[in-house]
Amino acid sequence: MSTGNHKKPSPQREVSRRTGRPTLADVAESSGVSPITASRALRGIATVDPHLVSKVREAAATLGYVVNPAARALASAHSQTIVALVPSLSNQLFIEVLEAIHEVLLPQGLEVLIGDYHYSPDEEEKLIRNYLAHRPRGLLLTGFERSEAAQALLAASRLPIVQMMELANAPGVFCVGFSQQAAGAAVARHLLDRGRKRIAYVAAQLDARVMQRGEGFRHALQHAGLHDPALEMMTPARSSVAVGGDMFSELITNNPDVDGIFFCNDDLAHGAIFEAARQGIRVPQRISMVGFNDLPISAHMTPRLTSIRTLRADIGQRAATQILSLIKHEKLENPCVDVGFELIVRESS
Amino acid sequence: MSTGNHKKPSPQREVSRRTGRPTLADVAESSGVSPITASRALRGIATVDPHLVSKVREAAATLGYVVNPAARALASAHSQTIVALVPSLSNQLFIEVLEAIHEVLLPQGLEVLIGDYHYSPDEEEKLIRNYLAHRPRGLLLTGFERSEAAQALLAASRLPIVQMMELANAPGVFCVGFSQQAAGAAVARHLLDRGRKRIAYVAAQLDARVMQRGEGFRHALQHAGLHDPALEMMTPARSSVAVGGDMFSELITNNPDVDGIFFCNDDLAHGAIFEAARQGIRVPQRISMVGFNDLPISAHMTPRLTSIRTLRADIGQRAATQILSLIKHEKLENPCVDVGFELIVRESS
DNA sequence: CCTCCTCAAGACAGCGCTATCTTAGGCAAG
DNA sequence: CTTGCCTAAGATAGCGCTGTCTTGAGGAGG
Repeated sequence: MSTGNHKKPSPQREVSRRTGRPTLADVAESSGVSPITASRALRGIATVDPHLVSKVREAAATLGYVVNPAARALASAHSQTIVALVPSLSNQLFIEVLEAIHEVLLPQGLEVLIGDYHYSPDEEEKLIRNYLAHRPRGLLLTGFERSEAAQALLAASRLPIVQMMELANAPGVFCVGFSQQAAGAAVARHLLDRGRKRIAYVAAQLDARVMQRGEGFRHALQHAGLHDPALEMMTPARSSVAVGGDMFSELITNNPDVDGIFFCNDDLAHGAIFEAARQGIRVPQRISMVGFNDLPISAHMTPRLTSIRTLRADIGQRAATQILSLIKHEKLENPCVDVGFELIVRESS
Repeated sequence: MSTGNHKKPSPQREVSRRTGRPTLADVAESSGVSPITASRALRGIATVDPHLVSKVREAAATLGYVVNPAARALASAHSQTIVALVPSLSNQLFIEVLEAIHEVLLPQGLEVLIGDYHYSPDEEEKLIRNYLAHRPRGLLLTGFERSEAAQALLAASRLPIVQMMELANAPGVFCVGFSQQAAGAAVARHLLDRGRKRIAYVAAQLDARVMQRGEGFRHALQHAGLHDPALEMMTPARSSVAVGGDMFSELITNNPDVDGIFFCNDDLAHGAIFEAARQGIRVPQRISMVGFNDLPISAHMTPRLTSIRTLRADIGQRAATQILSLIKHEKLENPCVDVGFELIVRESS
């Protein structure tokens, strides 16, 4: 029933024509103020009479008005979005980080754009390029390693960035994480404390953090004079329970005297524990095993797995809080938050 | 080196002023065509001279132009976004579905807005309300149950919707999944085939799908005259390995004669297997156990877990393909795709 | 009583695109 | 050679908001 609309808007608009959704103009009209005032009222800008604010809010609720994010982003030159990039969604670890991020940011009216770059710097760069077009308010990234082009894009964007999982103390860098080296070293000391002499490092999915763990572990063993490079087993293959079992078999076949193993993550350790049971190799009697991340299942298997508990939820929560502060141009008392880690000693060692 | 073209834009714009990013106008200028032609060229609209298209593409690449999604969405009244809602991100199951969805949609230039509603219909409704404001091209939802308000919002949006995980054959409904009832029944038949007589169903996180599985399972047992309601153990608690162990302990204490258990998912079964080992209860000799979903670890534990393999990647991939067809207004040969399931028999039964 | 100041509310313009209409050529038919 | 039709390219307008300037009313000060 629309008449030719031309210059003036249609005389009676129940609801805007293009999308069938109410617009700010509808809210303004039905609450008897101008659109700008309605906009300000809904955004909580202080200069609006509280009485008008409640009128506008009511009208919006009645109409079921929800701001059009595209229009808002276009007019204000930035969206209400935070980009969060992780190297993998298959790893429970990052899911927990993302959940914590959501918990902090969604109540603030921000949206989280999740990107999974499958451990590929090229994919990460592409995601950054595409997501920057959304004019996000800030980015939460995993680790510090990325392509030069990606770094250039990020620098040019001048957006707040918080990097997660690792630590660095360069000026102007914001991060939330823990020292992967220190965690690796803690595992080494634990195995040494247990009297182990032939201690191996088994790793897959060799990202920067896995390498850092190995580094800390190696240094601690070297310090004790018990480092044997032949006992470092690494594969770029994606980490999995199956790979853990296979790597364990190979290791123990070639080095029957191994009496302690640090797995770069729990998946591998799970596979090894299952395989050891199948081969009749007693854990921890013959071999102590330690995992990394302390996934939920680790506390329940037989033997229960010793692991480094990483505070994923903490990391997500604090990184999100940091980015919020940066958006509000608040001073951060600590640009680089160390959430630490915890060695959870269980039956497997 | 452009001169002021007519009203009064800045005399020389290297790059647009507001955001520091190149705009379509920049691309148009540097390739010597009008902005509309540039727009059409970049969108692959056929009416543009191929020669011009490549000129525009080159200019865009040189400038590092990426379309402003907000402006595009505002002008065209819809975004390049597909909303995907899942009840939980903590469950590996849904992660695999989402990854498959990404794999199909990202190459098409679509973005995926992920929402996790934590099994709460209220949260789901809120997500739908907020995400509809983005004017997505379509929605991928989990299951059929949702609040009336949510259903009304969806209906009013007139957007393509594909529902995942379950099946229904109502007209105008698009779905990709499998029969949860049939899967439950298959497990029951398997346990009956193994000669089990006292067969229990242990379930947590009682969503619609868990109940459907239980229903199929129960009917099959009733059919065999071996259904005992006392052997159904359900808790609304979130499913976990720990809960599985606890429920198993309680079940076996109260019903020492149980000789077969169907767990509504693998997590619970894992916990039960670990707990049984600890209690010296032999699986499958004394009790057969069957899980659901066939998570990766199930194939590796001791005993290896019999489970229903669900084709998560298939579901995601096909649901995404369906929504693509719907967007393009293509006829779907099959509005309701049954991807089936597979009983993987292993040591635990 | 008038001026100056403050501040809430509104007018105005424009963000960067695309839908739609219009125009300019090119070509076949008469 | 004209007419009409087609197609490719451009002109125009406007999506729904918000940044910024302007207005006007009320209060303080001389």
